[in-house]
Amino acid sequence: MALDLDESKMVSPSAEAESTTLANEAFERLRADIISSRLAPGTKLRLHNLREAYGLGLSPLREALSRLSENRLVVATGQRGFRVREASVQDIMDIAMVRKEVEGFALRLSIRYGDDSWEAELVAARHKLALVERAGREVAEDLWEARHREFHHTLVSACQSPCLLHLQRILSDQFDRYRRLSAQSRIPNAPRSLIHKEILEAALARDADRAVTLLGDHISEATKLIVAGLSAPQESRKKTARTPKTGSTR
Amino acid sequence: MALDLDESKMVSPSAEAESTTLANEAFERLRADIISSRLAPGTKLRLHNLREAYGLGLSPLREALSRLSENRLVVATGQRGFRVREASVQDIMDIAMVRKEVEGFALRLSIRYGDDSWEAELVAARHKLALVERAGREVAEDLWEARHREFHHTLVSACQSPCLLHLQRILSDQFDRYRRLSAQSRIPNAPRSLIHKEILEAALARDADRAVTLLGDHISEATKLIVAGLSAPQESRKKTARTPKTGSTR
DNA sequence: TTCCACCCGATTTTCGATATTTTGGAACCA
DNA sequence: TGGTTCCAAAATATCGAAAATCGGGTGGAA
Repeated sequence: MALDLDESKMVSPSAEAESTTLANEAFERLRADIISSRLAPGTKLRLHNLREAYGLGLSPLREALSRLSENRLVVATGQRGFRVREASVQDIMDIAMVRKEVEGFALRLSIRYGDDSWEAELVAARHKLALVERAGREVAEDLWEARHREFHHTLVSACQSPCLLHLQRILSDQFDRYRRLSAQSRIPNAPRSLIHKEILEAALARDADRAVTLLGDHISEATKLIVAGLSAPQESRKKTARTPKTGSTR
Repeated sequence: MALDLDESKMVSPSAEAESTTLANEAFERLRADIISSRLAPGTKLRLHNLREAYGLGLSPLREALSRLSENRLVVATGQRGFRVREASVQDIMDIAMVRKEVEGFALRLSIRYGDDSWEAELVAARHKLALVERAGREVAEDLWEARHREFHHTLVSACQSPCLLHLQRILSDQFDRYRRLSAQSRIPNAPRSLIHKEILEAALARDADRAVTLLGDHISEATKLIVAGLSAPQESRKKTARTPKTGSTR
């Protein structure tokens, strides 16, 4: 489960050699499984099942779920446990609007403060993204997601604001979940790379207004596709973890 | 401990009758104690001490601390436990900048979408704030904080964006902690209410540009005071929970 | 029939006991 | 003296059992 892409170091703020804990592992795996829709929206997250599935004790799992609920990927209800946050058109449109604002602001700052190595990282990230887009299609959906995320993260990474980066991560996580979700019933990608190239060029030219506008368009465009995919009949490609346990009556 | 103001229903999104858990209680109490600086920045949060102080088991406490760490009030380090997030001038300036942007955006939306009862709530919130400002001074610092927070929350509450409200809460929490922190070594408040009245009036007049500008000024002004208070020699008013160890000393 | 109180199995939540890791300092070399 | 290594004390992280709680179904009364 939770296939661990090499590149999915994901957006971990300041990477120090920090001995990890099981709770952290649980957090990362659950997060990945929810974002990738391996755990479908609305799925009841029974502790007992998770214990079996991930081979972890209850405490680390509860800790992880608590953290995820603060990130709006999981909903925790009083004495009724946890479930994967429900998906809705209204919700994704809300998220998109906020992301546009926050990521736009961060991009503006990044363009103001970014130095040479930021530019270099940006070029590199966009190149890796282009490579995976030119090559395989669906084969590498996970890889595409990872590189796409990395590109967007690099875009804002020079904004000099840990706080903003934190918010951006929360928003990306939610947005990416919807993308993956709607991708299940959608033809692959349009010529996406084009817009990324344009954003890159605007950023390198330090044209903040243009870059932010392009980024906004990009997000709006993606949101439109996502909404379309959500409304479309869900091609169920898998029985995603609908409390598989069995045995008893009913 | 953790004096529970009547008004501190705080910003709880959709208030439903939901049976609470000990973990939730721990979260609220720790959050309140950190924001109010009863737990000073940098304080090591030893689980055994907390267990004693709050009379709770380890699991609820760990859960609460995990959640708080996602809210940037607590820092969790690998196998080295938790501590209250350190305070710094750089950090508060970062927070203030982001809050200005996010809350400004939310206010703009609120002004667009707010209806009659929003206006009414706004007037009411500002009135309660004015009352507490006119009356006692330091006596009611907690009360002032609660009503101030409520006023700001009401300002943005009509923005129709749960996502934005979530971010606003995270930012307010952090900002408020700094205010309380620096208030320890600062003369009380300037004529703050004036600016609130101006914001209120701009909002009622549906003058979004003016309201957002005023709000921005308000935040900048507050930040200036906070930074001044932070740099000033800390009048230590209490040995704030430096791993007290021995029996109950008040 | 409809409503309501009660009960049972399933699930969540909490607790205290272990296992694991870090920390601080004493002993030990160059 | 300065710098390692190693050990014991202390703290964290994890586990599984016990307690609390929920949801649904049953049966009795109006």
